[in-house]
Amino acid sequence: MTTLKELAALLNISVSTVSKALNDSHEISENTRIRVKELATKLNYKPNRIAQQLKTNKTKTIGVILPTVTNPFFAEVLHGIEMAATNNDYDIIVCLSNETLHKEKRSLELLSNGSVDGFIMAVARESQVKNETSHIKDTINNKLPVLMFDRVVNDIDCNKVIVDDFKSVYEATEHLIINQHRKNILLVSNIEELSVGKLRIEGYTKALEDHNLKPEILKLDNAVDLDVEKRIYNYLKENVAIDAILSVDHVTGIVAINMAKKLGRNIPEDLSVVGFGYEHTQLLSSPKISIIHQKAHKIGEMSTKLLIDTINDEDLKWQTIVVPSELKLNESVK
Amino acid sequence: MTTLKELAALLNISVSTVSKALNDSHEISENTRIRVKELATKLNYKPNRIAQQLKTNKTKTIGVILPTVTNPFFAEVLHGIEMAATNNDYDIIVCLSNETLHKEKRSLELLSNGSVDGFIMAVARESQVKNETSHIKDTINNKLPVLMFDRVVNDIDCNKVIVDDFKSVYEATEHLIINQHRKNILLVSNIEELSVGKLRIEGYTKALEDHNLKPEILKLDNAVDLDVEKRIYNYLKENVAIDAILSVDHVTGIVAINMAKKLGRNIPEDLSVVGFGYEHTQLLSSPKISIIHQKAHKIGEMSTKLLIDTINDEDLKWQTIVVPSELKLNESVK
DNA sequence: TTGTATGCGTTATCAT
DNA sequence: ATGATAACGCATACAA
Repeated sequence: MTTLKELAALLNISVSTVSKALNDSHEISENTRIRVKELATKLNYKPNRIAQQLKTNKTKTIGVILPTVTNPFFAEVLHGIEMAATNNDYDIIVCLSNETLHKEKRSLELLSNGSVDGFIMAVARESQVKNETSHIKDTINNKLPVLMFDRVVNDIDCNKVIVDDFKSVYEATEHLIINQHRKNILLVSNIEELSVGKLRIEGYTKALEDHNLKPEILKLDNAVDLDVEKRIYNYLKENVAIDAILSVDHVTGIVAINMAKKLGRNIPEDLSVVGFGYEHTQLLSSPKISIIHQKAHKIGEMSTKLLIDTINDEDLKWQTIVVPSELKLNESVK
Repeated sequence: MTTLKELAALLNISVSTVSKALNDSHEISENTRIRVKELATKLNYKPNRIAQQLKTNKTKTIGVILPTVTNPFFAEVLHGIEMAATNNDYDIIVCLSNETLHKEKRSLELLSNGSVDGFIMAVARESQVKNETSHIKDTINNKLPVLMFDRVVNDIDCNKVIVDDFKSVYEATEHLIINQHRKNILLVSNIEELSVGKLRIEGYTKALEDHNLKPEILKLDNAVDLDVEKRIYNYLKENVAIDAILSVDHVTGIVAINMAKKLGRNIPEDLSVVGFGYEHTQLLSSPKISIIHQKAHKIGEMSTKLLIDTINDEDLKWQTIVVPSELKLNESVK
């Protein structure tokens, strides 16, 4: 890699002159500036980022710690983060906690050595279940700003970007009750240990209570694939009164549709199905599932912008941004 | 952040002594080593990574450039990359090209300033279609090793990790012909402009020719969601003789199953469906789609290991690793 | 207008 | 066993 020193030697001028010329300092003559720039272009000079980082004590890099990236929600959030980061001349270092506490902790500690200017993270399942979050507090005390999205820790004071989990599910449930006249709405969940899962279940429960209906919940507690199918199938088979299904994750809704069809139910006439979903979810189901569409991309973008603002303005007050979800109905439902 | 200098000042010894003590140099007395380490632990000292990078001229960081991460294949590859990188004490900086040439080029150039020790990439759709790859060659000439996976550029000499696209589709097609006695096999594709799409189509075509059957291909050229459904539906409706569908991407196979069911076809009795798929693909279809399972996670892992080997051994010869796929049949198919 | 000197935090070489 | 010094590549305050 070409360095300032090399350029200086070739041009028989000092390193600082070269540096200033390249940075368009007004104290450099037109003539030398041009000479320097020409040679720089010719030799494809690029300022060494590491040296700049050491000098300025800014990395222009964000640490992104995700529980997983095979879940389409997090993949889409990552997409949003990457776009916003790029637009603001930031890089992202991505770590995956695989939902484990120790990996999350390790990533946070490893990058807290000057590698990044701040973190965007969604808390790992294990950390949330064990309510073990001291590593996150340590990071913040270490003067590294942390922004949490989606899965957040309530008693940590920091920037947050969350989804209106309670509200969106409450409203979707009300929609089923009021507009579609459903009375036996089953909630299916395989994320009931997560903060978001709890909130969604609460939204559903509250809506049913408000309309004097009885909650009915099938908890799959993170079961594996085939089990999911079987358990939903059996449940539907034995509970024929069910006229609507509300899935609080992004996969059991589609499975429910497939199982209901297998049992000969007519969708959406006899049975309404609502799930959480993302960009391509609806393409994969037939008939189309209605989805609560989380603006995952937007969550990523807003998280990034907010974190960068915080990095650049130390005494900016923490805030919590709620990104509203959108209920996208199956077209054939009126 | 605590620095060596601060530790030295507090202990009234020199910076170099502190450095040596922390690095377990044998020329430091037991006594001071312990004192130094105790204080370091107490103050939570961590060597500044940026300074180390500047000193050693190694970043221990890999640049990962992906076309997208919402495609589950790339998400799973990323997962594999991240795991292998972590196991080897490497970080990854992730950039998404969004399938565009200019973003891919920009990412490559931006990170070629000392930010990373090498690259792992899958070529963007646009770059591949326009066959514009000089930016990649430039990077390699710049002494930064590049490893390409999945979508590769043939006339660039570098490490490659690829899937046996031709072979896996050839064999899947033969399976349909020989074991399932299918004669009218439709190939559905929405990735025919990609190198992998071309290879898969060739594998299919060759298999049909070898068995004296007529190829029948539905090219969707990257159509949008609703269009995909409609076109597959119409095609199946008008071509009742079709007794097998081979999808060369990870989504049209599931759509085909749904459309075929809508048309009253019996799967797998009257119609076999094979697609490409990943971890959760089969859960989303009913009846289960048969899939050509690409070992995406393994591709990511092997790519990372190979790149790190190359980084650490300059004159290691380039190699091309083929990661075989596995045909996972629908259980009900014998 | 150009050049010299210093420092970012670390490690390595060479004194003491 | 410990310390002084230089160097990585860059930016900048200060001389000239």
